[in-house]
Amino acid sequence: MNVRSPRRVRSRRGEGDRLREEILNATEKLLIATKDIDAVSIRAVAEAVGVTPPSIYLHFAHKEELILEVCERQFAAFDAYIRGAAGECDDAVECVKAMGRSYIRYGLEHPEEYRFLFMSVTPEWAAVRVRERIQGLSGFGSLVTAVQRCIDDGAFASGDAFTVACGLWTGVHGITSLLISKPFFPWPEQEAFIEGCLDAYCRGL
Amino acid sequence: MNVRSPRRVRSRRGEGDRLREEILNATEKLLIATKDIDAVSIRAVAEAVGVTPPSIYLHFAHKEELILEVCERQFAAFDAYIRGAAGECDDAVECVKAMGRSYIRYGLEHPEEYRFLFMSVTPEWAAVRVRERIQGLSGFGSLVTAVQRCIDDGAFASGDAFTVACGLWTGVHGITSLLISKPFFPWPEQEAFIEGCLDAYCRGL
DNA sequence: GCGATAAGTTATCGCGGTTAACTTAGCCGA
DNA sequence: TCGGCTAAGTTAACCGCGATAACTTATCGC
Repeated sequence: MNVRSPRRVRSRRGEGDRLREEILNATEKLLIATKDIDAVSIRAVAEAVGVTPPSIYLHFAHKEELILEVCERQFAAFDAYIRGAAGECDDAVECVKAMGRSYIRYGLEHPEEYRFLFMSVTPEWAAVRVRERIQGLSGFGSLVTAVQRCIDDGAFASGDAFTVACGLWTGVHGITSLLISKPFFPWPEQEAFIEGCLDAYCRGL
Repeated sequence: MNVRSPRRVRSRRGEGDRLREEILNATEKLLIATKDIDAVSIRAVAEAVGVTPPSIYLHFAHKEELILEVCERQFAAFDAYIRGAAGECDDAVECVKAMGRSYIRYGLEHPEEYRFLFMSVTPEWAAVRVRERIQGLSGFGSLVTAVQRCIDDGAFASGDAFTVACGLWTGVHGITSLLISKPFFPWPEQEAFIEGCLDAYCRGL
């Protein structure tokens, strides 16, 4: 019957960017709802917005650009989450551990988003933007600061705070990503395992 | 002109499995040659073997099954690589570090394969097979053994060797996978960074 | 009211995985 | 030796995907 899906009203002149926003929102919603990046097709997004597929290309060069932009929004959400957890501690080492804990928790609670942000290989053309996003994360900055405090307090051996922060990042990323990608592995009891790893990492530094 | 690609000779009766082997070999070759999992399409594999696409489905239920089987071969190669490095050390802690080092090196030298083995979310239907593969890795067994030796020697605090091994695994995986997925990040100088992380991990245990 | 142009749509391409239905070669028993 | 069963493929096609070229339509400024 070719029942036209309820077309949305066309934007006024000069308000073309409204569609852009709607596309981004719809894509984000779809990603979260389906929990499956493969379900997020240009056609599905267009359908959700109430527009035809080619219209997407008026606002995004290609699919990956659209996804990347959604991804950048997720970075912000992620960052806010981490920062929230990091604020409530006075001991520097505790602060580092708290950030690690919340990093892992975020990943486990938002596996699809985490997968997208940190587990997929970033294409060449997006490298600069993604690097800037990661470096711009106030969470990462806070981590470096917290590590520096640990070093100053003598809790960590002296060394470069940035390097140490990178090591901690890879550490929590390893836990998060393997728990996401291989959930069926006979992991030790999760909470204790995570605490044990965080303790060991911090003790060794 | 529809020049028939040089068709391979049809297998004799009862020798149907020869095609299966040829498909697996071609897929593996393609994966290694193109270094791009997306380039490995059913059609490309069929072309490489000299057969039509539907023939693939005589031997594999779907594409992922084919890929999984190639993946299982890669597990064996990976395992051999790790074991090779682990054999040549007497000190238990050095042995653990050596395994970590070679784990990371393998990943960095075979990023596409590593991505496939450890960075992609294993689908439900493959979970059992993949879990068995990982647990069956003699490399993992060797790691647990080495960790146990460290504990017995008093180099590591007492604890469950399997749990500790899991922690070490997530640690080296974190380094490997982030270096692969975010190569543009301003990482510290690689070799020193890796050594530093390995040292810290072992010191903390 | 009229033309320029922003904001879309229609129609179509080529590629991917996958399936149903057909063909062909070789072995086995009468 | 000949007929048929069946293993080992092929042909033709479907559907969904990302993407593009060419067309339409509504709105704004003059």
